[in-house]
Amino acid sequence: MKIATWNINGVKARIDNLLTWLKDSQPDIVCLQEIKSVDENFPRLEIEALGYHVETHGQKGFNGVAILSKLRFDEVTCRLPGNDGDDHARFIEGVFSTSAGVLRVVSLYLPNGNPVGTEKFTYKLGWMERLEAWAKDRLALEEPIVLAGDYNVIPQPIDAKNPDVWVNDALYQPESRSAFRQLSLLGFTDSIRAVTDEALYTFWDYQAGAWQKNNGIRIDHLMLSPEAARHLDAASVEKHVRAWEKPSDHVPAVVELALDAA
DNA sequence: ATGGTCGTGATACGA
Repeated sequence: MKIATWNINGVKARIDNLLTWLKDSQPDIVCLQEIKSVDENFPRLEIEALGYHVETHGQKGFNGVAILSKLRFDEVTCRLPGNDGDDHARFIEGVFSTSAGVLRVVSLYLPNGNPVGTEKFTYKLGWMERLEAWAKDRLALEEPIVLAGDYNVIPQPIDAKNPDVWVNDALYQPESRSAFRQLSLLGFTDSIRAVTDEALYTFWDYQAGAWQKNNGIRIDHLMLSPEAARHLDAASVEKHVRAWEKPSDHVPAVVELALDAA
């Protein structure tokens, strides 16, 4: 089963790219972030025509997450618990049935957190604390879980072409990286790092020729619970998508799990 | 060192 995460930076601007990529890559489950659309305007018909079920958690203008799945959704839950005042659309969880039992897949869009030293950074760290609490809770179920999305965290120096320029950025603060590391300490596996030590990026800024210089960062991650990691066959980044016409600034990251639909 | 680019939706704002 192929599961992907992709920050598409506006679903309406990216619908042609998205449909092309779905046909090319044939993922079974896709986690999208930054759909920048309300649920009513999400282009679900074209996606459903390719055989996907569609669940969205959008809002006007910015943020917004979605899950597309060839498997039927058994359950859908929106919003990360722990702060009822948080009205950002950044979290959606789908539950599916596989030959090996339940599979949980989350599409998350973690706050950017810039600039450091403002309430935006505090919000990011608070969100990460809530995510850790959620992860602890779900791990107790001992189920395959794929925690996928735009984490807005550069885990290690190797995950940036020029780590030095990120030292004052929220994506590379010790607090951000430490909070990300907590997921690993809980038992989640960074799928890319389970298969390779090479420098790989998932985001290249639109500005200053970042793509042409391969000045990228790896901030989109698929974190696997132990029960998912034991089924991991492959993990990769679909870098070629960044060279398409009218690209998102992020590309899809993908895992292949040895699980079949029920 | 500075300014550089996008998407949304109609204007600044977020990234």
